[in-house]
Amino acid sequence: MAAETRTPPSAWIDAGLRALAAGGPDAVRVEALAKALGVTKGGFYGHFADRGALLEGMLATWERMSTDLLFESVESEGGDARAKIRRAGLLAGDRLLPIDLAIRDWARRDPAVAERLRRVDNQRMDYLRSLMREIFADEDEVEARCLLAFSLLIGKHFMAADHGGRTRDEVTELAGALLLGGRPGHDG
Amino acid sequence: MAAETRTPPSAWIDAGLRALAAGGPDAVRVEALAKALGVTKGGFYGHFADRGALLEGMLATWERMSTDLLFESVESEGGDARAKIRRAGLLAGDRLLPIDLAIRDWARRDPAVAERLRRVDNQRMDYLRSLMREIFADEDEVEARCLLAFSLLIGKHFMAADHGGRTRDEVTELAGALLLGGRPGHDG
DNA sequence: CGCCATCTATACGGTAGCGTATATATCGTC
DNA sequence: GACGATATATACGCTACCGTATAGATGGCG
Repeated sequence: MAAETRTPPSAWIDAGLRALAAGGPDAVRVEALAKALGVTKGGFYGHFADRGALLEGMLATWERMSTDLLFESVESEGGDARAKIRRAGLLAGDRLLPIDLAIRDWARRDPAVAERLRRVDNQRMDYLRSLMREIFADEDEVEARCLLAFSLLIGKHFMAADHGGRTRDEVTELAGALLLGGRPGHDG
Repeated sequence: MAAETRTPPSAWIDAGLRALAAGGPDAVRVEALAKALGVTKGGFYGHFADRGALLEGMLATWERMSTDLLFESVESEGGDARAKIRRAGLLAGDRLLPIDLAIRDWARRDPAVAERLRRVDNQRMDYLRSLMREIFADEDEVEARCLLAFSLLIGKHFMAADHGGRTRDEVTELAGALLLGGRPGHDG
């Protein structure tokens, strides 16, 4: 009934997310993506009404990936709350992290993006909060430590300072220990 | 010897920084700035070689403003270390904050911007470290708390999560107290 | 007043990107 | 193997923007 789709919508969305991670939303250009995919933009407008529809699809894909990955993180491996929080610190690894950061900046300018980010962040924060409650009883303290942990997770990627001879990772480890009330590297 | 400069370079730079804060580096467009200034781009190329020179001038201006403002913050008002750290949390107020955030995202993609950000962040971090040393003796602890404080300062603006019924400001206050080892609102 | 340097407006060519229109290639179905 | 539907290529008009060229305005100085 049809010719095989050589470049399905998902391929455009993947390429769009790569461009977003590398250069922000303004770098998501239909013709540039086509070039990266080795095709022309001819097929694009068969899958998407316009560039905005691609951005919308990218955001939807990102939202689903992020929440799925959160779910996976909940299920995976086990361990105590401290171990899980430390593992969550990896935040989706190198694949999603640059997309995540780009979307955070984007959200500052686009309310629709901000709303999606709020949904994702609330899921992560809810999960983090539930883990933190296993360690700390006082609700104020739980919220404060969640905010600090989340801020550290994100903020360190938007920061360029050095740390008095220590590496960023070393100090992050120290900060994690401080937040979780344990010794550095306690769980491995 | 000449006609009055109605639109000096500083006016272009100010407009550029406003555009940067509002829409990122890609929103800094010569013709758009001219329109915002009520002139045409005719005079622009008398002051700047090209758009890149404007961006360079914007970054230099921002770097100087940031460090001057840090200096001012050092001198101002006095108080103990905890009070000064809390005051530094205001981070240049509403004028510089959006520029600061835009530059942080920009720095992720442009090494020259990253280098400038590193200089500014190191100045801030050095100052923060010197204050933190007045409160905590252990160097590891100082570094960890500096990283957390800096991350909180930046990260909360890139975050969209809610906080279990509390406002962002309330939880920030709680987190500050946790970081400084004092009670919330201890210094006013 | 008249000259000259400087700043600015206007006009131009060139590039890049969006979205549309139309033609062509490709595959499943009969 | 012919048909129809879908995917893609190509070509087009349109807009926005960059940087240059040129002409006009403006104000100090002799």
